[in-house]
Amino acid sequence: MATVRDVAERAGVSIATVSFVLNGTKPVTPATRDRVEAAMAELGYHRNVLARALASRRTRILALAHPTLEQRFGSTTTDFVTSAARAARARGYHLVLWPVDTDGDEIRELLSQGLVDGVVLMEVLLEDARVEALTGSGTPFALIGRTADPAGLIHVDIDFEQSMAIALDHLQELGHREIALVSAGHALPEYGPKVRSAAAYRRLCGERGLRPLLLECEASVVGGRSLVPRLEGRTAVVVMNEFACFGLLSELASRGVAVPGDVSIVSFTSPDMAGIADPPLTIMRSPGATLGALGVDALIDRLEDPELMPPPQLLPCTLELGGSTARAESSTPA
Amino acid sequence: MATVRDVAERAGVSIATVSFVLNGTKPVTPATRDRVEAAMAELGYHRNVLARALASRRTRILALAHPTLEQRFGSTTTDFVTSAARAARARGYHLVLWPVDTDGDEIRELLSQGLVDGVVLMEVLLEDARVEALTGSGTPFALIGRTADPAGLIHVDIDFEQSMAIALDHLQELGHREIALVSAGHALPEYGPKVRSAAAYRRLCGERGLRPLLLECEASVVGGRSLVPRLEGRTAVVVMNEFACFGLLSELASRGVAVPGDVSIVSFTSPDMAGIADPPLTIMRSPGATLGALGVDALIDRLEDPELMPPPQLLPCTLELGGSTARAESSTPA
DNA sequence: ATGAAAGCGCTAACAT
DNA sequence: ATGTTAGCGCTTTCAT
Repeated sequence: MATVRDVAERAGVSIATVSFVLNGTKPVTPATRDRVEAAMAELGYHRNVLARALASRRTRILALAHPTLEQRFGSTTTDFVTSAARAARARGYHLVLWPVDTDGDEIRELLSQGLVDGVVLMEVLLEDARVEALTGSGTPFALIGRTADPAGLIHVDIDFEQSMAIALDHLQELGHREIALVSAGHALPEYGPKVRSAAAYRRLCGERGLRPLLLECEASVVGGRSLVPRLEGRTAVVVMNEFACFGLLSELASRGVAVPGDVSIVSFTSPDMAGIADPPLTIMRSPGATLGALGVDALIDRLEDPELMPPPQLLPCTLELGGSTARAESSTPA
Repeated sequence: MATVRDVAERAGVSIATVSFVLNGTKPVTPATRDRVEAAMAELGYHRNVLARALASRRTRILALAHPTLEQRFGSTTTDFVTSAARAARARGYHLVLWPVDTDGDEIRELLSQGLVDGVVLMEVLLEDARVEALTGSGTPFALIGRTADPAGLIHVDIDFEQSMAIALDHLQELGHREIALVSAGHALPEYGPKVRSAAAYRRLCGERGLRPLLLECEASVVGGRSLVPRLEGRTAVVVMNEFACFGLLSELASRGVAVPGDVSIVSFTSPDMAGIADPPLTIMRSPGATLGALGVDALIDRLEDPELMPPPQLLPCTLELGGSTARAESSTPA
């Protein structure tokens, strides 16, 4: 591997000059710049990122901290991770994977190694020990999700208010006025998406004169089945529990309740899941890939200008029409 | 951040001695070792992995190279990645994400930065330009999957021979003798899992006196539906196309063909998918998490002893019984 | 068993 | 505009 020394020698300049053209740190005569660049090309020179990191005291490595016990998010998670890594690369950074427990200990341990300049934290909880560990460390970080009070923290998240409004808009435009919300009876008592969606749902129902009905069930097919007797004649259901959705669907079918004829369903899930349901689901699709890139970009912006406080970015899920929603006129609800 | 210098000073020894206790590189008197360790504890010392990497010429960072365009593997991929990262951590390594194109250019580019000691390559193709890039680079690597001729390459993969045998065993024990295999009509013409499974299926059919029927279809619900007219009276189907499986199921249902009453189905897919099918599927479950850890361990073994050539590890999928397979006696096939 | 000192390959003052 | 040089924090000979 060629080093700056080799390049400098071949170009007949000092290693400092090589460094200047490499980083654009100081002005260099076009003529010598050319000589240096030619030398680099001839030698196949690539700078050693490690040495650079040590000398510049910036590693240009970011960590992607995520829970060990994966919520089974499927393709959304994959999209998110890939786009985060690509976004980092586009700005000259690398992304290391840090599976970490929810207490902040592993985070602290890993931070102390000095490998990373910043951390992207996934699956943020309303109260989150990892966030405290990060705050205490002084290492810049970006949250994917939000704590209960995210003021002053760099974060990007789904806009649950707006997402819920879009889902309700769609159903109301179809004439539905009796709309239930189903969420997961989470092991995590205070799961942000659930809490925020429920709050948005309640508020919107209030504003729009709708009667709220909020149901919870286990995140499984069996859980979904158990919902049917509790639907109280609703003609539409918004489901934030992708596995339960299949149980709901199958139980409705077996009771002769037609979807979307009698009951309309909007599910917060991925297109993959939507496609294998019968009927194919109308979904609210998570902006996973976009969030990954935005989170990384916000963090790097901050890293490169510590004065900066990148504003929170809240993106709604997008409505993708499937075959599980229809006009309410003829509904004969469950 | 405390440095070796600080520790050495506090312990009243030289920095070399600190390094010796840190790495166990040379014998140190219990007494001085204690003093050094006390000093480290008091100062909250953690060694800087970057400086260590630069000095030792080993970064202890591994890359996980994976295709940008994710095959939508869902939870299997997530498990794989998480377990690979954990395995690396357990041995004092970090894992960086490298989304790369299938030509080897990005790989070469990234390798030249000198950030990583080795690469774990996912989604290996039978002919794979990335493998050539790696071979040419001299950087040690491990394959998850196999090229057409993987001799001499460190690799771990699913044992498709054995997996297929297990699936057929199960169906034959239930009395089935007319068993079809469904695979994906892949964009990639030479996708290892498909080719190897098909070969195993043909060979096993030959050995066991079964008539092979190999069908392909698009990886979608629509693709799955198109299979039914082509089943030629088979009483059992092995499906290696997880999305098509749902189309198959629904088309059979709408034609009044009962699963598992008339046709049994074994699907190579994840438990998540199995759970939302109706009936819940009997599956062959991929050993994703195990492969992730094995791949990383094999690579690190090699890194730490270049003499070593870790043997290939081929693991079968595991049969998990669901409700989509039953005895053949009363079958009235499609 | 311990220490002194020379780098690892680069960046970034500080000179010129 | 370019060069000199002192580190970044650690590992690792080579002495003692």
